[in-house]
This record gives sequence, C-alpha cells and structure tokens, in this order.
Amino acid sequence: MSLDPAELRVLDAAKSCCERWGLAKVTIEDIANEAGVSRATLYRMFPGGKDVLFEALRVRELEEFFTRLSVHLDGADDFEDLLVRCVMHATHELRADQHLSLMLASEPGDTLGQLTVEGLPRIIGVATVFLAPLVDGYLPRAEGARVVELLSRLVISYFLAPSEQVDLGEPESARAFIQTFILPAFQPSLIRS
Amino acid sequence: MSLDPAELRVLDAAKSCCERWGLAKVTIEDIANEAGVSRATLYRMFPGGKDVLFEALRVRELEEFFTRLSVHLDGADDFEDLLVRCVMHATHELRADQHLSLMLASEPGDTLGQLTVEGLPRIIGVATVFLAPLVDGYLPRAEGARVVELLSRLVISYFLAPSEQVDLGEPESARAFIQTFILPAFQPSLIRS
DNA sequence: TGACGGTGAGACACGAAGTGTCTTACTGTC
DNA sequence: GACAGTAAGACACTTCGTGTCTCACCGTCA
Repeated sequence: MSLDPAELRVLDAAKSCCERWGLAKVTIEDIANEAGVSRATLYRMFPGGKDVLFEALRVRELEEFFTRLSVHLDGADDFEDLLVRCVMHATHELRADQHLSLMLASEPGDTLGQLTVEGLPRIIGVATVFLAPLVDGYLPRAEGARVVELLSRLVISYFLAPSEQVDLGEPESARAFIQTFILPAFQPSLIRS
Repeated sequence: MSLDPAELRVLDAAKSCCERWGLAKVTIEDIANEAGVSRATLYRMFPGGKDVLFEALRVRELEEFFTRLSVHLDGADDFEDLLVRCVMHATHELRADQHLSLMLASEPGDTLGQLTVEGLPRIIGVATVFLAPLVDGYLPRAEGARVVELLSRLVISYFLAPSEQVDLGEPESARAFIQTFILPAFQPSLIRS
C-alpha cells in the first residue's frame, strides 16, 4: 500500500494531533507542522484534506488492529476455538487501545459514530477481508461473512456497554457465548478441516 | 473580590477548557457552554473577552497559590525560618500544580511567558502583597519587597530548571541557600521580633 | 550540465467560524 | 407589577482555516 515514510509521518502526526486537540479542533496546518511537511505536500498526499486524511488514518488503524488480532488466531484448534479467540482478543485489543479510549473520552459523539454507524460498514468490511481466509476452512464464504459481521457487531457492543452476563474478554465466558448463540446457527453446514 | 458563583463557574470552565484544548484553541463559546452561561453573560462579566477572562483566571490562580502557601508560614520561628518555608513550600506547590504542568506540557511558549516574562511582574506583585505583612516584622518595607522579588525569581528559576547543587524543595538545601545567598545581604538591618 | 520529480514557501479567494455588541423575551424576586 | 439578571439569537466585523496555484529550490539521474 503506502510505504512512503512521509505519509506515515503525516498519519502519525494526525493521530497525535487528534489525541491532543480532538478532531474538531485540529487543523491541516497543525498536522503539517507536526509531521514536518508543508501544507502543500499534505494536500498532494491526501487530496481532499482533513476528511480523506482521517479516512486514511482510520483504515490504517483498522488494518493494524486486525494484523495484531491475527497473531492470536494462528493455532486455532477448530471453528469454535477460532471464534472464541477472535472475540476474546478483539475485546482485549479494544480495551487496551489508548487512542480509542482517548477519543471516546474527548469526543464521544464522533467516536461512537465511527464505531457504530458511519464507520461500522468499513469495520465489518476489513474484518471480513482479514478473517475470511481463516473462516473459509470451516464455512462457505457467504456464511463466513455473516458470522464475521455478527461477531464484529457483538464485540463492539459488549465493549462499549459491558454486560453483567457476558465478558467476551474471558475465555470461558466467550466460549459459552459462542457455543450458545453462534455455533447452533451454523452447525449443520460445518466443514471439518 | 468576586463572590458571584456564576463567575467562579466561568473561571473553572476556562481552566478546564484550557487544559483540554490549550489556550490557542479555546473559544469564548466553549467556555460559556462549559460554564452553562450564555456568551452574552460572559461578556458582561469579563468585558474584553478572552484576554480579560484569562487575566482574571491567572489572578485567581495566583491568589489561591499564595493562600495555600500562607498556611505553611504561620509558625515561623524567625526570619530565616520564614524565608526557608517560603521557598520550600512554594517549590512544592509549583511541583504539585497539575494545571501548571499540563500547561507547560501543551503550550510551553505561552506558559513560560507567563512565568518568566509578561506574567512575572504580576507574580511578584501578588507575592509582595501576600508576603509583605509577614516580612514586615523583620525588615523595612522596601527591603522586604526586594527579598520577595528576588526569591520569587529564584524559586521559579529553580522550579523550571532544577539544579544539581540546590533543591529548594528540600529543607536543608533551602536553608543552606537562604543562609548563604540571602541573609548576608540583609543581616545588618535585621530587626528581631 | 541540464532535465526532472518532489518539496517548501507563500499568495490568493473563498467560506466558515469566532468575536463583540445589541435587542428581545423570559424568569424569579422583592 | 416593577425590576435585575439572564438566555437566545441577530448582526456586522474580523480572523482563521481551506483548497488551489505558482514559483523557487534541491537532489537525482541521465
């Protein structure tokens, strides 16, 4: 994708400026200064300005998120184990994400929007791209996409509003949840591998 | 002075907005919203807008600073002890001031200006007003003002750039410093009380 | 050496946002 | 029922951010 070190600097600058001042208060110039590039260069890299820049930042963050997540999914024993690991480590990642918690604290409206409304389709899209290869061994493509979408929505929901009943960060709780609510729906069509 | 609870709310709002976004990014409207007053009211309270408002905030912070400091100066045994307590507790106050450390971190330029250039005369002024009554017992008024000014400058300097030689937050070090550099200058005219 | 791609710096017009003032209507108090 | 203080919003004015463009500069490669 984008290997240009200057672009990475700009994205890093956008991230840290965003943490310091919030999306609403940041200007293109702030980011350009922080990144040590001129405004002209920034517009050359991200034609469209702030919107495009922050879109790119969200995509990068999302891809990093799933890259980190993938590490924990490698040795999965079976379909159930794969799903349990998915929700568990995704939950851990979310809870450990400092940038996310800063954004949720300082600008809850926009951040929630990105997690639950405008941004959700992209989250599900990226999740599907990253997780499809892993689920493919167990389920037909369309079914896999369905379960990835469902789990994405659930992980986000339980992260934002923790439940008394379920803690998707806990192995036993996550396993029980998957066994009860997810697996039954797909049982008949399961493929062993 | 100003006992109006709404004014206090506005000053508190200015302080917290300032910590969140920095002086440069805050707007009058942000502060009015945070304080729960209308913009019109805010201009009525502080005619002149942002400048006047933040001036008032600095004055309040400064007076609170010296009010807290005064608590530690009551039982001073003698002139030396008074000066030692002054520099020591002032240093402690400065080091413990979260607002100050936030401001120094997020907007070092403006904050340093307030501590060392534009704001210094006021700091010295308020320090003199607060400390003069305590020093009066030992020194003539003019001499007292001189020593208060000198110590103000020194405490700020050692706070901003700690020394290897001297730690004005430590009782022994502060005492040695006062004995070596301050008392000799005033010894001849000392008045016991 | 000269062409070339990429960059910083700055000018520019435009639009958005903040400012400071004012008027109006509302609310609670005496 | 007069009064003081306030919220809300209109208003003109100014500042600031934006997006685009031009130009000068610099290192690279031919």
